[in-house]
Formats: sequence, C-alpha cells, structure tokens
Amino acid sequence: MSDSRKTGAPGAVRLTVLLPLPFDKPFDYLPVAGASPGQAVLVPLGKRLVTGVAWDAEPAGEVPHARLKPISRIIDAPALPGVLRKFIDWVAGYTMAPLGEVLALAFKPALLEAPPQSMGWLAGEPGKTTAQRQAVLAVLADGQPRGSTALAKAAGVSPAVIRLMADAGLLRPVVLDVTAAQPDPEHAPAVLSPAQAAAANALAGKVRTGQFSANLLEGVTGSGKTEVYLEAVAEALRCGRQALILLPEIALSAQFLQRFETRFGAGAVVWHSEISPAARRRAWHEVARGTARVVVGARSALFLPFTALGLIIVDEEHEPAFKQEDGVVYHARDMAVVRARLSDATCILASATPSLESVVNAQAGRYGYFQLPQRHGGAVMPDVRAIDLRIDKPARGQFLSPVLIAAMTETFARGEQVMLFLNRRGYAPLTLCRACGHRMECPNCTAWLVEHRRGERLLCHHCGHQLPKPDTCPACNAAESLVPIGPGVERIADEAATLFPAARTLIMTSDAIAGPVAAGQAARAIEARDIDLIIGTQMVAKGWHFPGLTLVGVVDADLGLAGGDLRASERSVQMLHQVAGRAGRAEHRGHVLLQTHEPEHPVMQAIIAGDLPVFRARELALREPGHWPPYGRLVALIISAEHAHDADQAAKILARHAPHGPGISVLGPAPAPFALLRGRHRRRLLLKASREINVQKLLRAWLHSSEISRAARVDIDIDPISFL
DNA sequence: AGCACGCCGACT
DNA sequence: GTCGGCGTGCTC
Repeated sequence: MSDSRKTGAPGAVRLTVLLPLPFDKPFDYLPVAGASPGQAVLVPLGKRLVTGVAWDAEPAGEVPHARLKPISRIIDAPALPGVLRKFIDWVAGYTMAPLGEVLALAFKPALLEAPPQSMGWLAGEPGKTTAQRQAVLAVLADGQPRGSTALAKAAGVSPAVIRLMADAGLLRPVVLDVTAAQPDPEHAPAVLSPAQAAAANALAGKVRTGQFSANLLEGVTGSGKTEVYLEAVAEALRCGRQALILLPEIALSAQFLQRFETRFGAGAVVWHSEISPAARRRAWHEVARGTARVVVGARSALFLPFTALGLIIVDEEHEPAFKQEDGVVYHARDMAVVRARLSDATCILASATPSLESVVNAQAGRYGYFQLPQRHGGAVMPDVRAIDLRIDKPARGQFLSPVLIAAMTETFARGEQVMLFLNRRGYAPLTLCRACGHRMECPNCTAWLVEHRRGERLLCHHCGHQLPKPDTCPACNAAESLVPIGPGVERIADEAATLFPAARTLIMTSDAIAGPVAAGQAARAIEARDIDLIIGTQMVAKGWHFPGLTLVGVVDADLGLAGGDLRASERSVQMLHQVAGRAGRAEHRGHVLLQTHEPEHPVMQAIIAGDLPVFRARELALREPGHWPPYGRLVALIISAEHAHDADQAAKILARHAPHGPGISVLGPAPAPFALLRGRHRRRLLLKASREINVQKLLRAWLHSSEISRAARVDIDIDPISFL
C-alpha cells in the first residue's frame, strides 16, 4: 500500500481520522507528530472537539488543504490494533453500515480513560472480632489480598461485614495486581471420554498451528462440548494467545463462569452490555494490554482490542441471539469466523443443533468437523414422545393434557423436578371481546396486546405500549366481555397451581428473571431442589444443567411452526432439542412429552426419533432447488415511513429499479411481517442472489439509481434470519 | 451524533 | 414584535 504520509512528501500532509459517528468514511486532518494508525486522537469537528481514531485509509483529498483542521492532540490510551481496524473496515463493507458506526461498536471515548485501580483487602489492625470477622481474617491468613466481593464470598459473610471491618481499620486496602490470578491451563483438566479427547486433541492441534481455521463442533445436549472446547482454550493459553468465548445469552454466564473457574483456577474477563462502566473500562484496557487472557462475552466482545487473539469459540452457534438486529446489523457467528481469519486464529462453532449454514460449510470442507456422538457420564438421551392433542384433549379452557398431568404427578411422586416449556410470555397472547369479536391490538404495531397478570395490564411485546386491562370493550362498550384467548406461561402456572397446589413453582421468563444475578439465583434454587416445577419461555432452553430434572413438557410444540418463515422448522427443531436436552442429565433417564396437533410433522418426528441428520438432509433438500440459504444468499430491504403511502411509494420505486440477471431475483414488495412496527409502516423487498454475486456492490448501484423520498428510510439486512 | 440555520405559532 | 418548535444539512 503506497502511503504518502510515510514518504514525508510535501503537500501530502494529511492524516485520516475515523470518528465513532455515522459517517461512512474517515475525515482528513493536518497531522500531529506521533499520530500513527490506531492511535486515539482528539479532533475539531464543526464547533466541538470529538475523539476519533487515526485510520489507515489513504487521504481522500477531496477537502482542499486550506480547509483542513489540525488534530488537537493525541490521547494517551492504547491504540486500536491493526487487525481490529481491518475487522471494522470489513464489517462495514459487508453489512453496508456507515464505517464510523461500526467503529462505535469498538470504541467509545468513555473507554479510554485509565480504568480505576482494582482495590482489595489485607488484614489490618487488630480489633473487635466476631465469628464472621474471624472467618474473613481466616481467609486472608494466606497473605493474598482479595477484592470485597470475592472476600465476602470466600468467608461466607455479607459484604456489609467487609465494609464495617474496613471502616474499623481491621482491613487494610491494597491495590490488587490484576495479573496475579490468571487462568492456568494445567489447573484442573477434565477427564475426557475417548470421543471428547479425540476432538479436544484435534482442536488443540489447530490452535497450535497459529493459523486460521474454522471448525464445527457438534454434539447432542449433554455430550460435553464445553469440556472439549475448554481444552482448546487451554491450548491457546499455552501458546501465549488470548481466547474469546461468545455466549448467546448473558443469563447463562453465571453457571458458565463457575465452570470456567473450576477448570482454570481463575475467572475469565466478562464483557456484555450490562456490566458497570468501571468494569467495562477495566476489561477493555486489560484486553488491550493483553493481561486479559480469556474473555467470556456477548457478541459485542468481537470488537474488543485483542492484540494476540488465538481462539474464538461461538457456543450455541445456531442461536438467533447472535444476530444483532438494530444499529449495525451483523451476525456474530459469521463475524467471528472473519475475525478469526484476520487474526490467524482458530474459530470453533459449537452446537448440539448446528445451523444449516454451518452444516453445509462443514460438508463442503470449508470448516473442520468434529462430532461427539453420545451423552457422557452415563446419562442417556431422554425418551421423547408426542401427545396428540387431537386425541388427548386438555379439559375445556385448560392447556395441559391428561397424559402430561399424569406424567407430572408421577414425577413429583418420585421427588424429581418437572419443566414446562411454552415460548410465550404473559398470561394470554390475545384478548377478545366475546360480544363483538374485537381484538385488543397495539396502536403502533401489527400485533396483539398480551395480557400480563402483574398489574392486570395489556402490553405490546414489540414497542412496549401498555394499558390497564379495560373493564368494558373499547369497541362495543360491553361490560365483562373481554376474555383471554390462548396460554402464556403465567396462565400455565395458574393451571399447574390448581392441579399441584403443593408444587413449588418458578416462572423463568425475561420478565421474571432480569439479569445474570437473578438467573444465577434461580439456577441455585433449582439445583438445591427448592423448586419442583419450572415453567418458562425460551430462557429455559439454554445450556442449564439441572440434575434433578427428569420430565420436560412442551405445552405447544407447534407454536414455532406458524408463520411460514424460511427457518421456522429449523428453529423449532433447535429449540425443542435444546428444551428436551434439559431432561435427565444425571443418573435418571429423562422424559419429554410434546403436546402437538401434528405428531407426524417432520419436526416432531426428528425430535421423537432423535434423528437430526435425517431432518437436516430433508430441510437442505427443500432449500437447494430454489437457491435459498445456505445455498444462496438473501438480503432484506426494509422500507419504513411514518405514512403508509410514503413506504409504498418508496418500495414501488425500488422495485422498479430492481437488479436482474442470472442468479438474481427480487421478491416483493410486500408488507413486512410487522407491517406497522413502533408507529412506522414497513414494506419489504427480498433480494435472492447466488453465492458468487457481490451483493453489496449490487445494492449500492440499486440504491443509487433509486430516488427515494426523504420521508422513507431503507434499512438493509444482509443475511436476514428473522424476517421481522 | 450534535449543532446551526431557517421558517412558522403563542408569549413577555 | 421575539422565543422556540423541529425539518434539513453539514461536519475534514
């Protein structure tokens, strides 16, 4: 790359600076001594000073030299590594998001300040002691300082004890050396089955090459994938490189971090949207310094400034939660592979039910493939049966069939735990007027209002609109005529409470269990057998390990199949397999009962027979002829406007200029699945293109040639998965 | 993203 | 007569 900045040629004195703002390119500035690419800099922009990053791009030169402003100063902070800058460029190019907006995922001015030092405690002056205080001092007897939280936990006392002891001078504050407790690859290696060991060794070998590879690690729920990929993490540590473990859901991280610490003798650095600003800054700086050896995080952790990244794990790679749906629309699983490639790192995609994309990549030899065929530790796969709701009908107005109720009764009698799964929050998904048939709908969205028992409210799950449940029908004024239709988890909980008044029940939904702390508490309560019955939404499907759980009842196995989405079957199989996998993870065999109106449906058959490959082959055979993903590529164009007319108009103009040619087709315009969402009218066009077509280039030309009114906005979603 | 410019409604 | 609403446009 020719670089006029380095030649020192007169007249070429420009430095490009990328700002974390929605600009699609860096700006040119007059350079300042010592500013090299990656360096954080403060620059004037209009009337204000903003923080940006010196970028690698050639100066565009379109702004005349005389109008260039000088860089104000260099900021004393770690530079963004070159691979991260390349990754940001790549993501912006692929997703078609403005470059500066992608930078904003990696870099916020607030991150740059030196992180607060992490403080810990040592024993201080002698003084008044109590049993609790003695426990604290006993922990500190080894002379190792500990942070407040860790100390309280180790001593089994509340944090208040620590605070009072500190106030009384019984504890002495010291600066914690954050590098002290590092994960140790040799701390407690797991005992692996032969199949696990074979996969672990092969993956460790890939890590050792120090070259890029992408790998799919497939194993049924409970087969011990985590132990296997943690050995790859150990190998990355031995090679002196950093590792990143992406989890789809932070709620899961509590149980996972515990496992990590057991294996490596020290915790990993945590990164997700809900950590405190101080923890965020500390994590960012530790990653940049290289003292953070292993990061466990949400998808945004891909944008951390790793300097020696050697391994990326994407756990539960099939999870839709890896797709970022607003702002920069990207799929963290796909971007992880790119990040690994740019970093000469190994990428491992782990799942019991891999996405068809990954399966096809493995079949084509683009990804390495490793399989764990069985559950380990003697646990066997659960016995799965369908309950045909056309025959075994629940009582009128009820949702649990007699067969399921009988199985629950038996399970409780054995002192074991039951989980009921229904992927629907609230009490009832629809409220209907018995007198006139009026449906309670959201004024801002094409969606029903969901009744929630807490506060007797109706709320919209898409925009948050809510109102108290009215006493009379808003359409016909009939009194007492509004009735709940269909079940949500709250209604199932009511029904179960009537049937099993003695069962201690926990509702697990994002409403009831907000954040990792609550999730951790819930998990501990279940593990401690303080709970008999768990009723939950997809939150319960994730990687929980509850040894006492032996019966899983799926209240409505058909729910995910409605709507005709391209991936409806695939997602249903994944979710049902995950839910089923919660049953019987220890010595007792698990049982799974699927309530369905269509037991013969291939999705139900796949789960009942436990034969995912057959299902996959069938699903792939359905997609291949039409060049649907993963054989072709999709791009969704969502046209939205405040007024339906503007959205229609813009969609029509786009459709008129639609590209055509071999391997290209455009579907639509059609009302987007939620034609009205958050008060905006939406239309959708779908571009389907064969793999070898450069869709970004095609889209740029398309959008350029279409003159869209300012009243409408076009959002581009490359590789859409949800179709919302 | 911010911040200014700009052109139409109700206030000291 | 001015204060202020947020539409539109620009920032190296």
